[in-house]
Amino acid sequence: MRVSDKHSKITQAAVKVFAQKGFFNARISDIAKEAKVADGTIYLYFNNKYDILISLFEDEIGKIILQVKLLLEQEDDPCRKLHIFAKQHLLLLEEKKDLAEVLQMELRQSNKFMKEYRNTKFIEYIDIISAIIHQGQDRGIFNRDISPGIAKRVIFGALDEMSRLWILDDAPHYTLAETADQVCNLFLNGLKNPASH
Amino acid sequence: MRVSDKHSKITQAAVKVFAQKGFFNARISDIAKEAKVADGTIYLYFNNKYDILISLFEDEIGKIILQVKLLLEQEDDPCRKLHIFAKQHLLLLEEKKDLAEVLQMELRQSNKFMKEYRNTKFIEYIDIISAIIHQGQDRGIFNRDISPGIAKRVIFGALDEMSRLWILDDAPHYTLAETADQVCNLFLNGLKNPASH
DNA sequence: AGTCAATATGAATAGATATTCATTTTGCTG
DNA sequence: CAGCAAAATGAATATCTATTCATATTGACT
Repeated sequence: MRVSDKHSKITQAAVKVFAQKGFFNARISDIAKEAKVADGTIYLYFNNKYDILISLFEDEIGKIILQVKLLLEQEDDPCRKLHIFAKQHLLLLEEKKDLAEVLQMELRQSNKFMKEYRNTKFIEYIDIISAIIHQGQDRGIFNRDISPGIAKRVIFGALDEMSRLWILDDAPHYTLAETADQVCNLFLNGLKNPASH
Repeated sequence: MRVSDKHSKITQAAVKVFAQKGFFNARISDIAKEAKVADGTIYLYFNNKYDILISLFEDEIGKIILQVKLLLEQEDDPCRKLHIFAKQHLLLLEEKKDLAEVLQMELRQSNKFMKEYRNTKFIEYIDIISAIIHQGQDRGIFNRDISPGIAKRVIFGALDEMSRLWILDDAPHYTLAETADQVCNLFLNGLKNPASH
């Protein structure tokens, strides 16, 4: 068996177990059992429990960044780019619910430990949003009064909260596509009624 | 000493300790020490460690809801109401940073255990936002295409993410007032440049 | 001052579990 | 097939900590 096989087998098992029980309640032996591996084997591939979480995060978010950037390259219009980003972000819930749950949890759960470790992968991810906004402003399509640094957080926060709703709610009231459209519409056009001006 | 004194002494200590170490890494003995109380005393006021977290959450968010609702009563315009809500939400960071940290953390960290316990206090809090949006739509000021149920989540998520940035970042780049203005402006007017139509 | 119930104490318990490491298994090479 | 290094095992270790409960303190009332 290739080395990487076991590494990724453990990672996949960890995603499943962390999603099910949360990081602190997940036991190493749970992950080992799920990965069909001895407890000790995990320590041949990871330094400790935190290390599983961190490398899981970096590996998986790295893949997502690559995929989203590839999709965005094929589109020119900033509005449609924003749509693509939102849809892709929410799509993760349908395609990889466990992973979505872990990534979301981790971002908060470990606030304390996130303070120490500079989370460059996460920053790279949300910087995709600010790049879109910058581009829109350069072209005169987006309002220049808006700070891309704040807007990227605002948009990410909004999408993340919608994800949380889906994760907690067993029977979501809205479809994924509907949600992405609503969120984008809100950010692009705002709450105000255009007819009222 | 009045009974309620000790209860709130423990709650205050728990806020401090949870903010400092996170829920899972906080020891009961840490909270007891901080509250200047014996370990066992805590169990006279709370059933277990989770119970401290839950009642802390309900008590404190209850107070915040009262305060915000009171402020909103004195304002009529939905746009300005939204401003007030945003500013008050962010103000929590300046006034009670530890509490803000715990409330935020708890909402995610305990995703797993939140699934069981219907968090009515939290729902009551974000329903303040949807009420504002409804009012705006009834008056024809806000776009009727926007779902208040989605928008309340989007707006809360955005504010919450801005809070997270402040908590993690030791030297925030934006002032609190500036942040509230930017977030509201984004939600009210949208990203699109009005001049480009 | 004495009685009693309510409060508070903190040492002891009971259980959990991350990590280590002596041993075994695997699979490659000559 | 023998020899060997790398990989894998899982029982044992070492520590940690939520919760309990027998005991002590407090303070209200007579």
